[in-house]
Amino acid sequence: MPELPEVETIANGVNQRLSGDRIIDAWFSSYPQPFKTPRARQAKGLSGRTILSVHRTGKHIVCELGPPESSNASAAAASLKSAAQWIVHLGMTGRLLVTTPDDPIAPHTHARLSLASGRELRFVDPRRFGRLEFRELHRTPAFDAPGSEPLTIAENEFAALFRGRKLAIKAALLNQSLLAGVGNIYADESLFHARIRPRRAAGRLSRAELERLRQALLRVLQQAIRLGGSSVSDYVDANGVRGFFQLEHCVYLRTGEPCRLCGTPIRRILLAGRGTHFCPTCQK
DNA sequence: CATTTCACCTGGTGGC
DNA sequence: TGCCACCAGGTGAAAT
Repeated sequence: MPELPEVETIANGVNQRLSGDRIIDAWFSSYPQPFKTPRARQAKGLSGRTILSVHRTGKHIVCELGPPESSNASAAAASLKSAAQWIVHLGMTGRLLVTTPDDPIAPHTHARLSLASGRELRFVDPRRFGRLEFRELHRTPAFDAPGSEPLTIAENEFAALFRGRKLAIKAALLNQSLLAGVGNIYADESLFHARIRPRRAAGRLSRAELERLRQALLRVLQQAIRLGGSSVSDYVDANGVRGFFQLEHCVYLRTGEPCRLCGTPIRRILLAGRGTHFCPTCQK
């Protein structure tokens, strides 16, 4: 489900609705997969903290949390307590939803945070590829995604990412330690708009092609954010609202359908283990 | 080190 | 209606 535009939409929605609210209690499912931090430590760490703000880094949602406020803590213990972060990665099918306590519990709900306002923040993830992590900032450094942000990267820095690399440009776009946040949809769509074939070796693209790609990626991501992301099957934001960028897709999941520019049927190949869609006429 | 492949999961779809 | 193969927004460990 979630690449940069979807994650940005969800993070913004949660930020607007939950900033200033306080976590009273946390419940986690018994499946171990989603928990990068053991769930007992996560539940204990989250309780009593105020949600200061929520933002996106790469494909991660980062909740900035204040120090815990508990009624029976001594002044000395409180002074040692520090700010913290709750980091949510949605994997393929993860959702973060703001609900009321009496909303029905969706199947595959793995986390429920009850809030001082009476609402709940829920994490739902059927395939369990998502990950939840808790960091106390006096013990662990603040979260930082390894790759560059595609929305702000400069021309020179972008070109340098791919220099000397033999792998396919599509595979390079998906590598999160190069660019953070690009996934299968926006890799295919940006390569189409840049008129570059996904199998081309990343290090063999000309300077002009790389700049076309950077600008295409930027425009595609910005427009997708404006439209609330792509809802391919069941993606919804924190308010349960679908995105509309799937209506703008030119190649992704359009195998056999005519290219919007030239009418040639869109082709699908397997690259880096992912379905890869392109126009054999428009992309060179 | 760079690159490729595969395992991790459930659910939806379409063919027979 | 059922069964089966295949496909799906991602990543990180293991193999090459």
